[in-house]
Amino acid sequence: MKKKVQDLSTEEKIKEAARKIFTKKGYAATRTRDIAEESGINLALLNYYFRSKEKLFELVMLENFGAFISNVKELVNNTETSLEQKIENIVEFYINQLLVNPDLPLFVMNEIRSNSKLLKTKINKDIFLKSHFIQQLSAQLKKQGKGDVNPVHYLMNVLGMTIMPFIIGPLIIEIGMLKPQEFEKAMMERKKLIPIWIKTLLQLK
Amino acid sequence: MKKKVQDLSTEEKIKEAARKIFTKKGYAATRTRDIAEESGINLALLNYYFRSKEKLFELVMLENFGAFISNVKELVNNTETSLEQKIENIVEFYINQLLVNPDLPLFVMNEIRSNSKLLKTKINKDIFLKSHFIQQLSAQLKKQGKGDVNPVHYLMNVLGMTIMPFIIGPLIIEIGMLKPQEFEKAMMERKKLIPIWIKTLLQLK
DNA sequence: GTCTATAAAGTGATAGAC
DNA sequence: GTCTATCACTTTATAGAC
Repeated sequence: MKKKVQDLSTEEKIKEAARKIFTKKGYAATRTRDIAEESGINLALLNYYFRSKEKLFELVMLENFGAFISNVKELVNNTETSLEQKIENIVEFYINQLLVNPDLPLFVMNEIRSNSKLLKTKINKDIFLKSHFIQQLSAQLKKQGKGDVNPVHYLMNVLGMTIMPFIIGPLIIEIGMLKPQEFEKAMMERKKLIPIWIKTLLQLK
Repeated sequence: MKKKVQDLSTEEKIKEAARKIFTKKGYAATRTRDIAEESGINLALLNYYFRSKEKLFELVMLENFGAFISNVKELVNNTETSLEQKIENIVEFYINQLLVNPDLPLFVMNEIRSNSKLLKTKINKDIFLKSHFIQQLSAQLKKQGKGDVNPVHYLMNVLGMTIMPFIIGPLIIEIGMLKPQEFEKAMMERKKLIPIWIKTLLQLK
């Protein structure tokens, strides 16, 4: 099932280049010529292998979107882990992903806006709303005497604290607020800090 | 200085339409023909008034970006307000802005990535780093015995908690996690909740 | 499978009539 | 100022040779 490692096939080379450029620049701003050049192949081969720019994009899109929510499904529905552990796992998973691929959030959010049909098949409210994670959150809020607060607020808090720094990262670095190394260091710190903060808000431990 | 209200001038109509479409779709995905149609005028007039698509975009971009950080400068540098009050003011200002113009964050973040020169003139690290807000944050962290924690973390937290829900808003609504009215209600709630959460983390009051 | 050449369509911009 | 028609160029996609 696995391709040989030594050299990527032409098909793979194109897909890899497409992933890189689409993710960075978005659909409209990417030219098929850019992809051909980046992958070192001929423009005609793109259409030979993938029929059209749009088909190629959909492929990349699905893979990117998958990467963005993939393992999270399992993390939030693992009935073996405590609420504390889930928070730690989710934060660590996302930050690790985003350190490698910081352009992902903006790409996903952008293409969701212009392409909302496709995600309906990939994600639905049950993934999060009926997840073990939300159940645990609700229980904890009730225990705190905050049964009237929608647990979705805390999901937003975790995602906001975790993902937002990567979205504004280029700005933070560009204006010199943090140097690239300092930014990365701060993100590593946040793996530990965010769970502590969220636990504080939930009066856990 | 102010234009008559009754009917917008052709120039204003074009700018209004451009703002709307550029903000929603980004630069590359926007066609000058879309703008012309949206504003109900002729394509040639766009170039007559604004010379080129790019000039028109820069105008819109500057205004949008201005709206995004404008008053924040004053809020974070007001030496008359306490740390608590600043947090409340910043959160309320952003949420009010974003309820009216939810596409703004994604637009700004996108165009920053492809156009980073322009923002250097509009924003610099001193606005935030040397702000009264950061000074107050540092002082409070020191008081907490957390003088080693970079106050920028808390800036990220406020922005993440405040802005992120609007970025993932379309997704939240699309998958049915919240209905549009529920989402708006949740955002109103967050005006009160976020300051409370941040104060808790800072052991304020 | 891979290339060159070119068709076909799209898009920003302008000339020129009114 | 506003319009129609059209140019000039870019970009996606394909035909056809190798």
